[in-house]
Amino acid sequence: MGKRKAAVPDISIAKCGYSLLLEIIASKWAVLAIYAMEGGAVRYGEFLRRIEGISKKMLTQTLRQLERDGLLERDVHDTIPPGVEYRLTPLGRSLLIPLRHMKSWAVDHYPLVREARDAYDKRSDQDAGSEREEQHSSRG
Amino acid sequence: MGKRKAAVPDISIAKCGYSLLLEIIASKWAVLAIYAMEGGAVRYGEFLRRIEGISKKMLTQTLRQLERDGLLERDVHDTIPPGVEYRLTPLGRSLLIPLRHMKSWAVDHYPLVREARDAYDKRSDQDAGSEREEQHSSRG
DNA sequence: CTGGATCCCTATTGATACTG
DNA sequence: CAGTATCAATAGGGATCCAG
Repeated sequence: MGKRKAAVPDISIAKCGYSLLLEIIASKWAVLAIYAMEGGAVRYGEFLRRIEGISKKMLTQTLRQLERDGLLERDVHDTIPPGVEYRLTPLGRSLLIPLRHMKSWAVDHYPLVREARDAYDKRSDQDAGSEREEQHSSRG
Repeated sequence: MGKRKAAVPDISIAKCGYSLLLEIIASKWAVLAIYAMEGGAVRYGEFLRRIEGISKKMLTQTLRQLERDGLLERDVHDTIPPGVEYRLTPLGRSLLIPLRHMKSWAVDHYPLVREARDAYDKRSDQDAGSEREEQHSSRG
């Protein structure tokens, strides 16, 4: 086993587990769509109403991708008017578990992130302003 | 508390924990950059070499955002040539934990996803081909 | 009601060149 | 080596119309 360059374990992280992950839930819509199905089957129009800001195009595209990846299944009811239900497959459900950890992290640490942002922005403000003046921002 | 429509717990999932999360690690580069720093401090050029496909522009932008969110800190060494090291803050490190769960999920389930994709694509192939012929694909 | 197809615009991103 | 500025290409995403 050639072990000459032991300093850097991986010279390229393009093919790591995270890349696989990102290949699956690349878009934010995918995550939100999965979240929408957490409680059970969801209909097309329901997605549209619950996921604020999503367009039909993006919704269809997202659902198709998730279906292709085996994360959800489509139930088509041949009624009039037609009804289509989307539900998570066992594979899709299994993704919910790590996803919930991420969500918990976000909820728990978001205040810290906001603080950091605030501090960073204030600092940048000072840096920019220090060139011509000292400070004049009174908005806390 | 108006509890008239109890059927749908949340009519809009645009402001949920996942949205907060996506606000922080929206881009795939952010995840890969964090991963790159898992083992310790990383220098600018090192990111460029290890994260295949990233451009200087995207790298800078990503690092800036992560710094702003308090996930990493910049160490500037005033030497010649200048050296800048990036390392995860405790906050950034705390994100590694749920992130590893996601990575594990991806690694564990990727084969299933590939199977699903394969099956889906084959199915689509048949659907498209069945219009003019039955089947002629001998490539397994 | 579901969702495919089209047009179109804007934001994201990559390549290059330049500075400290 | 680290980072910025500019420009051009691309595709992500929205609005609309149409069909099953």
